[in-house]
Amino acid sequence: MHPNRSLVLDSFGKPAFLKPMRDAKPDKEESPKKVAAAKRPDGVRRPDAARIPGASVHTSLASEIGLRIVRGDYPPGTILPNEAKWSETFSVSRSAVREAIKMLMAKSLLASRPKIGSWVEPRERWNLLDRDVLAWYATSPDREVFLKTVQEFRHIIEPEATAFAAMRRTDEQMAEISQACREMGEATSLQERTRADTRFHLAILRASGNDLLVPLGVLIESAFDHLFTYTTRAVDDLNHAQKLHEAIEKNIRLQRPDAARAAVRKLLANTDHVIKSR
Amino acid sequence: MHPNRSLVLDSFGKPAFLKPMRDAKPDKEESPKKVAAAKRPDGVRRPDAARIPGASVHTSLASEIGLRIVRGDYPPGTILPNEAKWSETFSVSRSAVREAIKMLMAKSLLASRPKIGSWVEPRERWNLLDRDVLAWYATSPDREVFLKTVQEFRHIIEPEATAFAAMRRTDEQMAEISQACREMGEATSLQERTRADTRFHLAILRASGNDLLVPLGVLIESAFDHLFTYTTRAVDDLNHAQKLHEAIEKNIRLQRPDAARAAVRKLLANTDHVIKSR
DNA sequence: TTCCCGTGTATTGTCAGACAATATTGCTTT
DNA sequence: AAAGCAATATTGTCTGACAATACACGGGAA
Repeated sequence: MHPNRSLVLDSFGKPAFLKPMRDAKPDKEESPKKVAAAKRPDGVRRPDAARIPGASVHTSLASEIGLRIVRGDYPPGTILPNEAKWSETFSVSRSAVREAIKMLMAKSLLASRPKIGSWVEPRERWNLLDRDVLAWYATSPDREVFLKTVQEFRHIIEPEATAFAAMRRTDEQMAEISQACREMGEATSLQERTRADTRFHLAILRASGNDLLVPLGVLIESAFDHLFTYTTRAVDDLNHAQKLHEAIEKNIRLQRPDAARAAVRKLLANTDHVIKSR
Repeated sequence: MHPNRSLVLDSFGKPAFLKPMRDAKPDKEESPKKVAAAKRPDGVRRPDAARIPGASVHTSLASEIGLRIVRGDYPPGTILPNEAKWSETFSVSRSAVREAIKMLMAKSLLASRPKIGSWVEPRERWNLLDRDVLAWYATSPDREVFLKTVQEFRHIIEPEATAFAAMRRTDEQMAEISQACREMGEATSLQERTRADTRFHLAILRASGNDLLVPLGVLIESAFDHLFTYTTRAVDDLNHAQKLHEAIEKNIRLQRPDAARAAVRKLLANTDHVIKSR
């Protein structure tokens, strides 16, 4: 396999291959004309043919560049290589590059001006709560720190959200919550269970009656994704967790905000423990 | 002034004019060829000349389309007019349309596939905590509801964030907080004061030591923006608020999480009161 | 009939090349 | 030395073309 190949995989869907011709850090140009395509033995696919169906070029590019930025390859304030450069580096058209960059601008990772170029925005402007940015962010530092940060955030959000849900849920929303809780118990695989678990917590956020809480669901999804991937759990641990979930469900159903909040705190404490004893 | 002119003004910066040739709701096509440019009296600017320097075409377009989506013109699941259509409607190139759409896709307002078109994503996927989306969202329902939602969110976030800040702030971060607090007191105009106020709260979020809390600053900015615009405040009210801020500053400085949290709750209660007695 | 399969077609995806707008940089002129 | 002016590099915008895709429809076969 080609040494310089980099794999990108995130919420956009299918994995996407994208291979820089040569690694493009802050590099001074030295090309006299352009790398002359040179020898390409039959059977070896051309660089630009290295795309996988299911992910468009601009999307893959956005992932690649976005990941590099979040990872710290180009610190805030840095001027990125210009569009023509990216275009050449990845053997894609300038339009594709521009669309990728526009996506990153929409996430406030970048900004640009004519004659200047595109530069990395200061970190505090980054939209870290964006699905993709969060995914990139999750890969860069060690997972421990990331999980701890997310979990701390859950401690802030979920108890209150659940209390609101207990006060304002509709019957329909309650049905969703109850069903997810039931399906958690009946799940036969850990993956199935995790999915129901996620649905459970997202349903609570929706039932909270505050529109602004809903987008925070991406955090929960991300947390569970990591939890599912990097921890193993014993059977009686799962049983215990199930009981904690049922307590939450019950208190929302009976419309007891304080009890619901307390129940969530218990569940989170349990999750903390699972993480700690990883 | 042209009747169909729509004004777009949001975080992108300068206001941008963009005038659809004709209002483009779900419209059945009837054009035999294309509107033939027809009579355009001298002195009347052409439609595509209606741009204001400082806002690019794709950015303005993104604002216009994004606003329409959030406002509910195209409910979730709706297939949008295709790129060629937008291009014609606004007299811009297809590239510009595509870049605008890519930005909205990056905010999860849209998704698209070849042969299908672009459709509006379900509301719960929208990145409401994005600066621009929030700005669009703030315009659509009545402001009362919006302010109430944001304020409720602040009640969830800020007390805890401040408690963390009291525990983990660095001296440098403390200096920022203190300075903002001081400048609030010394401000001579309400606008100046509001800006310092905003800086104060943002500095606390940054000092909380949890990266994920920082992006929530956009909410505070948005809240203050609306508070500043739609409420008036008496002098002794401001004095009282200043004291509340100073209490927060002091408790963070003395590293008393619980007291800091309580102080923030007091301030928020005060703000609630200002809003209610609007 | 009913089901399967290919073929048509509308739409986004991608590419290439050109020119415009813009703000920095350095040079020239006073 | 200072101020204005020109050269220049980069994004912004437009045009036109073709590729990839997946739905819709019609035709053929069981």
